[in-house]
Amino acid sequence: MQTHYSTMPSPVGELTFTGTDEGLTGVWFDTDRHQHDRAGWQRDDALFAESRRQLEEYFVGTRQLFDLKLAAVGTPFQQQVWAALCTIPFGETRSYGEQARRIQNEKAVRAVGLANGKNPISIIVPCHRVIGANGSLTGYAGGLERKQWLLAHEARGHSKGLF
Amino acid sequence: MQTHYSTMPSPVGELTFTGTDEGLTGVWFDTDRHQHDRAGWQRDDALFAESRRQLEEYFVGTRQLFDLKLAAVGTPFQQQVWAALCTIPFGETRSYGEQARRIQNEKAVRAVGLANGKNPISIIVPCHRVIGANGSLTGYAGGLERKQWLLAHEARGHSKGLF
DNA sequence: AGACCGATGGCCGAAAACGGCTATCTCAGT
DNA sequence: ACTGAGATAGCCGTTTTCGGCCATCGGTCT
Repeated sequence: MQTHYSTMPSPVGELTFTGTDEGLTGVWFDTDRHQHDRAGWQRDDALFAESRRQLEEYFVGTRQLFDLKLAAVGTPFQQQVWAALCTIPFGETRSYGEQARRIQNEKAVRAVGLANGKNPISIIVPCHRVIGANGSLTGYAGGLERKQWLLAHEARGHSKGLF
Repeated sequence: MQTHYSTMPSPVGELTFTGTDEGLTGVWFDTDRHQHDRAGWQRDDALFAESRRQLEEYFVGTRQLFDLKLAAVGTPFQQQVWAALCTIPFGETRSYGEQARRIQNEKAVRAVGLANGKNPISIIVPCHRVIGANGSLTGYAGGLERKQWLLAHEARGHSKGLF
């Protein structure tokens, strides 16, 4: 299946979209560990126009929910974990343990962390909202500063609702 | 073990008794820092009738010694300190240093203060009779006014013997 | 099949901080 | 000199905090 891609600037650095006919398969940071060879990819900005629009709104602060056709590829377990991620509301956080319980697999805490780190669709699938039980950030594929930044951004946007 | 409780009014505010089959485990002021969730407690006024009677006599001024089965729970050190408290006669005071010497642990002055503050059986185990070496009241779990009041009350009752 | 690895978390022991203190010292004021 | 009000530093059991240690469970690689 043909893989398309596009890019956009953002407060946390340039973002790269990837997708197929099935839907959005990834949103990557430029420093991302997962390195792809774009050989065989085909640039198509129009295809990702809607994704880009929603993300821009997110960064401006006018959007808290995404409505896009997602098509991340992963094992059944990972799909479960990523689905659970999408239930964490904007501006809130969960611990890895809570997420494990969420998928009825209380003891799979570390496995959840692992699957979390494999989440291909950054920001939109909010893996940054999961932190250690003691409140520490613990880790983030895109770097802890980005995780920090995103959480602060959502906290800001969250309190904005009080006006 | 089942915890029972009861309450009574007094000149220094409502008092709450707690106890088990072993004996009286506590006499608390309503403003007490140590907050308990009474969940699981069982009210039993009859059980504390004798405690209440003796305290009422104390407040009236006709009783200077208590004769009750006590069962405070605490570390060995705390037990020592509390036992030492019970040797201070009605109407008298001691300094923290004196109490430390009393338990053969001259230098444990501050620890004595700490254990003193943990005394669960207010009034009956007279932690209010311990004051600073310079005569200052220093502290009291139930509030300094209460300590003040109790000492004044005992001074009154004491001088009464002179008539 | 089996070994190994993590974006964890709960437990336990060690270490540091904390008081309902007090004796001592310093430094001003008489 | 004498006094009294802060500052200082030991003292010691408890409490809190912190750092390791390890069980646990999918995924991935051999």
